[in-house]
Amino acid sequence: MASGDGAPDDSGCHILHVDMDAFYASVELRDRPGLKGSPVIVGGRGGRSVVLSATYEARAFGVHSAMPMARAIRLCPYAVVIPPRHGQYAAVSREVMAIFRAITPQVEPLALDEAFLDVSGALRRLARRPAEVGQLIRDQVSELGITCSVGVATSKFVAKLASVHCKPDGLLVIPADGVLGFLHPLPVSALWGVGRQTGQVLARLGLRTVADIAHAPAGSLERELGRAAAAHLKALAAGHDDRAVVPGAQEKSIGAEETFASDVCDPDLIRRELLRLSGRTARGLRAAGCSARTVVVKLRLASFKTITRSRTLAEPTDVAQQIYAVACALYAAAGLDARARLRLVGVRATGLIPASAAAEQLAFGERPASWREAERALDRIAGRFGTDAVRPAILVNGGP
DNA sequence: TCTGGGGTCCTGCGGCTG
DNA sequence: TCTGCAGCCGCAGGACCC
Repeated sequence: MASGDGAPDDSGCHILHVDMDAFYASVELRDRPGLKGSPVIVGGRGGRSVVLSATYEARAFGVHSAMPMARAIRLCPYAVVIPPRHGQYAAVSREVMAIFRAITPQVEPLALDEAFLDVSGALRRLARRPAEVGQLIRDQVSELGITCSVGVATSKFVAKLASVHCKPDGLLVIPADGVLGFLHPLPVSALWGVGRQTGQVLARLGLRTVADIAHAPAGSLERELGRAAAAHLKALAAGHDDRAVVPGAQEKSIGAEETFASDVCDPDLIRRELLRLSGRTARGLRAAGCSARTVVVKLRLASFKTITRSRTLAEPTDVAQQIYAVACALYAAAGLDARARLRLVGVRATGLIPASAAAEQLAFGERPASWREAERALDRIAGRFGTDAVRPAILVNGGP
């Protein structure tokens, strides 16, 4: 392995993982240069909000993303807290993705701030080596006023670990013959699919490093983790990952959820929230050109116990009124105690099919054309005047 | 320590069907 | 007609990722 400064053997390393450094915070700093060098945290200020992103100055105090904001402020009381501007991050993300796509069409975005690139075609066209393409991307991204880290390897999994390893503002090539040397000393938590729970199981088995997993008997892993997870970890620990970069992968579900500022037990309030979330979900479906066959309602109790209930429809839909009706039925069927306090409700649509295919299916049945046309008209108004410009009457006088 | 919001994937169970 | 079985699908829950 080698840094971009040397001359690493990057032959065959056609996969790049590009990851923006502290993306949301970097965008904020770019737009407010006076804050450069200060600890900055992006996130809500509400009692239940969490850290979305933090500058490296804030991270030095132990702050990290997904940490409860109250705790982050205790750790770093002088941090500047900035409420998130998701629209701005999405706009910068589009610029970044455009840079990637100008290099290669083989771009698989993972989130707003990271993507896999397969540059095998671009190497021939640009007559450059993989590490040089990685550096070219870093140079072009830096012109947007933010930095990124690039991992260069023969597989997605190793490229991603490499980009994490060289953060911030770095480039790391893992040559084909250096994969095991790079992977094996890493802790098991570096592997995809190893979180807190799996990490505890592995620790119980005495497995702490990737090398331990590579040498562990498959049988004991299978007994503890199940066949699929065991095979997955064994393959990764051996450096095997043959997944291709898939541009424009279709999403499998679309949904919305909301945590209440304080726990709620009033069923009317919960149904109002279900209506709002059904509307957001249906708008998401229409924006993606999809209809959904299954509606899932998620209810999280004050105790943090989470209940989900789902129902598959006779015909796919992208209509909020239909989703809302099912969501209410599922909420009622969950049979919660009248005193049960909820901290979160969510609505999700799965079993997605293209809206055009759904329209063909609906042609044989009764078509809820009036609601669909009405909601499409609302989409057009929202597109011009914002999503708050028009909403159901029940939601007009203050929400839950 | 007191846990957001958007997702994906896997497992286990039960019902249905051939 | 009944039984056993396999395969599929729907459903619920959990773990994980960014």
